[in-house]
Amino acid sequence: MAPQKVRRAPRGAGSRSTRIAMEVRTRFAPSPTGYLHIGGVRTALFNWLLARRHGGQFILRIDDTDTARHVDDALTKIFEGMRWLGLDWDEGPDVGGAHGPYFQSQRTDNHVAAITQLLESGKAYPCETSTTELDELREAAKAAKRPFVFRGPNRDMSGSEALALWKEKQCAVRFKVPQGKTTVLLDAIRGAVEWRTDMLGDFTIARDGGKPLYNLASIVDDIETKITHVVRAEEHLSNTHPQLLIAEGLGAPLPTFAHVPYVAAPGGKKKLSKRNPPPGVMVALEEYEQAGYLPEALVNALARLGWSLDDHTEIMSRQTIIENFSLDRVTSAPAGLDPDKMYWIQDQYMTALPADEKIELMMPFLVRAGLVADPPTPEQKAVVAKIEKACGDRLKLLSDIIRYGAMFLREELVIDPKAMKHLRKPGAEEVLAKLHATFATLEPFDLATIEAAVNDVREETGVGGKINHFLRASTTGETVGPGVFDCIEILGREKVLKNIETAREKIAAEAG
RNA sequence: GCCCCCUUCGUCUAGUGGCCCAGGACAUCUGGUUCUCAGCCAGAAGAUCACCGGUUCGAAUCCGGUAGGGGGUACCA
Repeated sequence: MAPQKVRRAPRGAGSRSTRIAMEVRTRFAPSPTGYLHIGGVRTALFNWLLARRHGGQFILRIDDTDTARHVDDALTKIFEGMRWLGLDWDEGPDVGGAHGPYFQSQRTDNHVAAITQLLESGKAYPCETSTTELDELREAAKAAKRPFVFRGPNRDMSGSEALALWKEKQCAVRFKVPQGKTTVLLDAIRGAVEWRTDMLGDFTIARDGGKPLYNLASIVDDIETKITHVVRAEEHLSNTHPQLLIAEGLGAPLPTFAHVPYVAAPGGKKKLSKRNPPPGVMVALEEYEQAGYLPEALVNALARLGWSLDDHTEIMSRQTIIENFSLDRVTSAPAGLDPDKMYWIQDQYMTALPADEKIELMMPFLVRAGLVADPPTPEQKAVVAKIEKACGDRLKLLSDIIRYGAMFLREELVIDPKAMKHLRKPGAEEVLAKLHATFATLEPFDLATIEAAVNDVREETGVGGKINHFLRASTTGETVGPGVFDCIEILGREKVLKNIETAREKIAAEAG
């Protein structure tokens, strides 16, 4: 009789409301590599959302077992990135908690205790087979086109013998994989996944010298920190088989597992990597911050990458996402990062952001660009407020304030080559002279009066609509920007007159 | 090689046997608004649901196989 294939529960079949009744504890366990990968951040977000959805705890653990160098700096990156995105953790290296320590490297005693328990109960055995011998066996199996399934010679040792031998030799330890059995994982995203234990060799859980290996450490930590839902990247799916066997060997209750697909590079199915990202694609979280993305926008965008609320909702507040998040609506196929859509989502959030908050967030970008003082003077603040208002929807990223603000904030006029092209057109010089004369005495120097005055000059000179181009190019040095009359008003009479003069000199210099 | 996972418009997705000759969004294209840009409004185009076979009155949805992509096969994490 063929085993009934277990299907995923229908979407939304309960977990959205009451399926998970017990306490939920999730974790994010990054390695301190020096940056937060955007795909890893999404995994962190899903864990965080699940915990918040069910009023549970989100734990930050640092999987630092093989990185001794520069951990401090990498740690700072992790903390700062998570905090910036608003993914707060209830237990972790810096805040502590009842199940610490939260550095994997500091849990070695727990791992060794688990190894000892497995040895003692006859679930594992010390193995002295050398790596060179193993390599030969592997090669031989490959040559014979047989799968390589290794079982060590000490496999049938008694628990006490095994323990004694290991204490004496501190050699590698292998898990004694039971034979003829099938392991079934009920993955919250993928449904039932089965493995036959006969396909799995006796994997090592400690290397020669006694150092615990990842598969052992990972599941032991999850068990001991009382993690209820292990939500992690799909590359760990294969690791789950040995981890399940270890948990079973330890007699420990199992967490629920959910394997989320990897994040692919835009337009493809290739995994997004930091090593060779496609041009213009940002992989590290900090790049998004530096580019001027809003944390709320990024949360929304990342949530939509592999998860959906329904068949039409794209823009959702953090609260809405929390209230509706469930693993059964996470896709099982990899999702390519879509920079265009992220940008669009960012646009939606920027548009909705109140002006004063936007200004507050944009100011540091101007400070870093050297366009305002640190701290900005009251005058500069006032100008920036005017710029923001005039720019309106044109500000998509916080950093856009640099692009649009420079023409108002810098002292000297800088004329873009495209703007210069306008100024070289016949009649420009003459019109500018007229405008200069008009502006010099214009009272009051405000939007309505400026506009009316420019209209008069246009009719007087008969240049038509081109006058706006001349005006924009000569006063801002740009061809794009906010409405030209807004620009004039923001610049103020003094600067407008000065800039027009500068522009005329340039024109004359080129002509002469 | 062997094991496991994945496969719906260019992209993110909806879809769990009839409501789907497949819906939404981004991107694209066209028209309108406009001093530029960005917007905004209106519209268009875009998917033989990877492929082949089966079950069924009926399949994107269930079953089998094939192909392609990904992960694992470490005394890495």
